[in-house]
Amino acid sequence: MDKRPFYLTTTLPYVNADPHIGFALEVVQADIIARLKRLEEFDVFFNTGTDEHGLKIYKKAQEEGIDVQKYVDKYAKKFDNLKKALNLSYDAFIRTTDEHHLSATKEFWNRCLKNGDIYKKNYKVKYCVGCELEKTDSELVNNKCHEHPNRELEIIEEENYFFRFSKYQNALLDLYEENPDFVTPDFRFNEIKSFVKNGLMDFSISRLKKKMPWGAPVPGDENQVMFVWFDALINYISTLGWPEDKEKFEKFWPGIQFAGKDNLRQQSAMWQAMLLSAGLPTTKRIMIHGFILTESGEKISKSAGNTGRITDPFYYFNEYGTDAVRYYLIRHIHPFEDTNFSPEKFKEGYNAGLANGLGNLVSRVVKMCVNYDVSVKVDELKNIWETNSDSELKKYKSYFEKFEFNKALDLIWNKIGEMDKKITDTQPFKLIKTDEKKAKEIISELVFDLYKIAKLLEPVMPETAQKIQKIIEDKKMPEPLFLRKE
RNA sequence: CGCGGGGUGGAGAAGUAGUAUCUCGUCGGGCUCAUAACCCGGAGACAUCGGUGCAAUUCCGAUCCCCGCAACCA
Repeated sequence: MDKRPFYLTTTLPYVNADPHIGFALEVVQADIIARLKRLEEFDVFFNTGTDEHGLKIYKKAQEEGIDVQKYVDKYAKKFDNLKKALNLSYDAFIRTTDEHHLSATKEFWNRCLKNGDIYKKNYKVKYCVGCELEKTDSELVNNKCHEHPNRELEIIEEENYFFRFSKYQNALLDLYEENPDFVTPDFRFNEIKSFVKNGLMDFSISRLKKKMPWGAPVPGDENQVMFVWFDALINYISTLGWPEDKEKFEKFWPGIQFAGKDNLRQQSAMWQAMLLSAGLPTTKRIMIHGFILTESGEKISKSAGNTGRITDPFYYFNEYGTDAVRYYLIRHIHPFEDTNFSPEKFKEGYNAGLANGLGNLVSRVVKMCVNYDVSVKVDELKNIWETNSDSELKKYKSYFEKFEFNKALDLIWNKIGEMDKKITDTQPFKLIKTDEKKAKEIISELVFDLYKIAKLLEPVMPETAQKIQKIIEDKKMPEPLFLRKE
């Protein structure tokens, strides 16, 4: 029997800054689902990559005085480095500057055009002479540039292509109606529903090439390039070989998309309308995560000046290791809500859950097992992922289905707590002197449960899961898994 | 009256019309298999003010405060 296909993708981070912890959250969430589905014998395709077009990148490269292509190459590498640091299992790392992606955007554009959804219109740009920059309404204070409040804004008109978003209002509402799980969590789904209900405005999907050459070419118009939105969203299908590779595309699309709350509109409304326009199936499901904020609840951003080491996933990787970062992101960062974060909180969570919790439990159980030479029977657990009878596993998986990562891990950590308590209550280390048989029985049960924990942790902390299994199979006292940090 | 989300012990999360739960931290005790780890126990909370109810943290209203979004910030 052919394996059932399963496709999932993250958003593509924009390469105008180094990778930060917020994207690490998204990609780790997706990675855990990808690994889980592989264990469940799905044929998984997991996509991530980088978004490399647009004015910001163009300007940034100019500022640094380097060729734009070299600039994006450098950043793409930085993001791809997360693969090792976070032990990511993605199958594709797409870059929106890839040849194939560019040809896919062309086909996509043409389909929307054919369908009558792309038209030319005058676009009024508010331009601040002080900044020498175009300004959007949300950047303005009292209709003035906040950095140059004494200057009037100039209105510049240029001709751009627009996408007939407004046409898709009812189709989108129907889509939401027919797919009650379309967006997780519910409150985000409600947000987008009411946004669409309130009416949609067509949006601009191109820019004048002479002002901003760094974009995907618009087919049939030398003077325009695609606005980065339009081009970037198409990656979710171009990565599957669309439009040429029909077989692969039809096998995997539609899939599940992970995105941050700032992307709700783009992913669950704009992109869906684009797909409808191009005559393609809409996304299956969208998971919207919250933001990681600073300890005092501020947004992490360059302009706020609070990026740097504390938001750098590589810093935590170097200090604590891959699985510790995965653990913290998944257990202590809320899957849907914003969460305050700091290096101190990370350390606390690490010490409590990994050093004192899991790591210490492994040491105490294995020590008894080795010292008293207890026989180990764990064979029945080896194929646990292929069975469907284990109620604990079922519950665990059901949390992941709902993207409630934190609750899934709470389940495991409750089990760890119960095992610690069982050791204290039954005292096998004492019992061994008076009733060896009974003591060994208890220890054998503990080893069994520990091995089960290791199996359950496979999608979440793959390295640690393997290590624990090997320790038990080899019956050798290990080095501590997670040393306590002071 | 632009739309929406929310305020639960020091921190983070659950939850319900009827003893308010869990995790971390903290304090006291215990244990020694273990990474000063682990176990037990204590202290500590439902933003404010009204209303309905036998009973409100939960339902309703008002107030205060936080936070998103407000259209092309990728």
